[in-house]
Amino acid sequence: MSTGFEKHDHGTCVATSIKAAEDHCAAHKLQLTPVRRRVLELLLEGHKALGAYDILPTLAAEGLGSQPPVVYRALDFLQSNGFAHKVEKLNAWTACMHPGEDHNPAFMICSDCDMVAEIPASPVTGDLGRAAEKMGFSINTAVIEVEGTCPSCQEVKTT
Amino acid sequence: MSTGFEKHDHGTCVATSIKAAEDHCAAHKLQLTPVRRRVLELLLEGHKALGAYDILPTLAAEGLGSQPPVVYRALDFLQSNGFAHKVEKLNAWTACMHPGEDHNPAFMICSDCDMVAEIPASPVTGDLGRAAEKMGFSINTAVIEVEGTCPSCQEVKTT
DNA sequence: GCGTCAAATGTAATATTATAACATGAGAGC
DNA sequence: GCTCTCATGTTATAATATTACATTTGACGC
Repeated sequence: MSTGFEKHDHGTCVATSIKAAEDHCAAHKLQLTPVRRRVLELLLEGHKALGAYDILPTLAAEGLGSQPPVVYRALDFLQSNGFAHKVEKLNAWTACMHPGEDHNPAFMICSDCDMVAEIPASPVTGDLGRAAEKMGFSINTAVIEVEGTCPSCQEVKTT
Repeated sequence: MSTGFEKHDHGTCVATSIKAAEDHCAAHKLQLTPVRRRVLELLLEGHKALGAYDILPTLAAEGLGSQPPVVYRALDFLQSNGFAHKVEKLNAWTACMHPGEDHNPAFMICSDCDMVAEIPASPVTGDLGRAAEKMGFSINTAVIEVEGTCPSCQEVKTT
C-alpha cells in the first residue's frame, strides 16, 4: 500500500480501500450505507484531508443529506470502524490507508500541496511509549502529525 | 522542571515560568502586557489545558477585555514566543514547561483528570524523524499528543 | 402478516471555536 | 509635537461540531 507521496495507481488505491470496507462491514454486520460509502469515496479521491463542510455540499447535491449531522455521523462511523482518521491539526478527515490492520496512524502533512500521507506509527513501542512507560502513563490513543514539505514540493522549490 | 504528574512545588513551577517569560521579553524587546501576563498565569494555574473561552470570562471579570480576539491575541503571542503550546486534540492551550529551551513538545493527556504533561520529544531524531527522512519528507513542526491515564488516576481505579 | 425493536436518517436549533476588519490608544524615537 | 509601531477595543461573522427529537426502514420473533 502506498503512502500517497510517491507515484501510484490511485484507482487500485481506491478500489482496495472500498473493498476492505465492504468486506469488513459484511463480516461485522455493519451497514455501508450510501452516505457512508460516498463519504469514504470522497475521502479517497485525493490523498488530502477533507473538512466536514467540504464534504457536505457534495452530499447535498447528490441528495444524500444536507445537514451537518449527516456528514458527522458518516465520519464517526468510518472512523470508529477504522476506515478513516481525523487529522487533528487540520480539523479534517482522511481515508485510512491500512484498513483492516491494527495500527496507530501517524500523518505527514505537506503544507505546500496539502497532501496527507499516513504512515505506521508505533508509539507504544517507540520512543514515546518508552517515555510514557517510565512515567507510569498508560497510553490509550496517540495523535502523531507532522507538518512540513513533501518530496515533490521540495523538488519544485529547488528547481 | 517537573512534568506535572508527580508531586511538585507548584509555586516554584509558576514563578520559574513567569520569570522566564519576563526575561525573554526583556531580552527581545517584547511586551509582557497585563493581558498576556494574566493569560500565562491562568495557563500556569493547574497543569491543565484551557480553551480560549475558559480564559475569556476571567479576563472580562478583571477588566482585561471581553471579546474573543483579546484572548486569541494573547495566546498567539505566548505561543509564538514559546511560553505556551496549543494542544490540538483538545483545542486548548497549556503553559510551556520548558520555556527558553529549544524543544519539540509532546503531551500526555489524562482523560480522567484532564491533567496535561509536557514531555520533551525529538521527532526529528526519533523513529518518526527516521521514517520521514527515508521518504524525503522535511519536517517543519510536529504534533505529538497521547491520551490515556496518568499514574495517579490508575491508582485510584485499582484501589 | 403483524408487532416490535434497533439502527439509520431527517431536520431544526444551537453550541463551540476562531478570525476578519477596522477604529482607537499609548509609548518610543526623532 | 510628529509619526510610526505595537497593542488594544469592538463589531461582526466564519468555521467547526453537537444536541435533541421526529421519522423511516428493515430484521426478527410470533
